[in-house]
Amino acid sequence: MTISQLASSASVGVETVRFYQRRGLLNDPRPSRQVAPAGRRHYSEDDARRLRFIRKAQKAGFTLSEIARLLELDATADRATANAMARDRLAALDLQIAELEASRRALERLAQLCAGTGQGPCPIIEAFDG
Amino acid sequence: MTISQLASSASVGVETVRFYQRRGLLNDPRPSRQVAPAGRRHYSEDDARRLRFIRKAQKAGFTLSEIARLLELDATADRATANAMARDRLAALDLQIAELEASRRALERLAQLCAGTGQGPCPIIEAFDG
DNA sequence: ATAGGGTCTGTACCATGGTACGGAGTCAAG
DNA sequence: CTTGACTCCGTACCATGGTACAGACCCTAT
Repeated sequence: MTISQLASSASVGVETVRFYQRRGLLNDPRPSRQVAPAGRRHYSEDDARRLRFIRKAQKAGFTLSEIARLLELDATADRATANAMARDRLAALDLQIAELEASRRALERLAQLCAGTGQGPCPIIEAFDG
Repeated sequence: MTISQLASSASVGVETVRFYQRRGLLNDPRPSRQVAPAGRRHYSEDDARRLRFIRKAQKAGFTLSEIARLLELDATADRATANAMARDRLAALDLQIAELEASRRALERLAQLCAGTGQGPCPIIEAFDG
C-alpha cells in the first residue's frame, strides 16, 4: 500500500505518517525500484496495524516516547517492563478519569447556574468552587 | 498577598502566574509605592479564587483562550453564551471520558496479557485491537 | 507526449502552555 | 550594613505533536 493509503487507514495525514517515521515509530522502508510503482515506499497491513496502535496508545495517554518504548517491547521478551508500563498508565488513567468526572460535575453545576431563566451574570468562577 | 503567595495558593509557579497575566487571564496590578512592601504587586483573595478557577477550568479541558472568554462572561450578563460553552464542553467531556474508559479496558487487557507468568514477548499491539 | 496527481527529500514553521534567565531593585533579619 | 530572599521587567527558550511548504520526480490516463 502507498503512504496515503496507509495514512487514511488510520485517519491521519500523510505528513503525520512521515513525522512518525522521523520519530522512529514507524519503519521507513527504502523506496523500492523493483516493485511498481517504482521509487515509492510500500507498506504492509502490519505497518497499518502499527499505525493504528500508535493512535490508540495516544488516546490512552501514552506520549510518543512511551509509545516508542512499547513498540520496542512488543518485539522483545521483557514482559515485566510492559506490564509495569501498563499498570502505571492504568493508575494515571484512573486518576484522570476521576478528575474529569469531577470536572463534569462542575460543568453541570455551571450549566445549571447559567440556565436560560435567570437575570444578570451567572457565577462562573463560583460554579467551580465545589 | 505577594505573587509567590498567590502562586502557591494554587500550586503553580510564579512564572506561571506572570504568564497568565501576559495572557490577560489574571489582572496585573501596577506595583504600588503606597503599600509596603513598596514596588511590589499586591493580590487579593479574589485574585486567588480566579487563579484556582483557571486551573480547574483547565482540568475540565478548556483552553486558555476559552478560559479568557469564561472570565469575561463571568463579568457580563450573557448567560446564554456561558451556558452554551458549558454544554459544549460537557458533551466533549462525555466523549473523552468514554474514550478513556475504552483505553482503560485496553490497558487492562495489556496488563493481563503481559502478566508475569508467560514466556516470550507479549502482544502489545494486539492488546489494543479490541 | 503531456497534464494531473501522488510521492520524495529537506527544511521551516505552527500552537499550546509554560519555564528560565539576566540584571536590577528592595526588604527584613542577623 | 551586609547577606539572602523575594520581586520586577524583558526577552529567550523549551517540549510536544504535528503541519506546510518548495522543488524534484515518476506514473497513469488521455
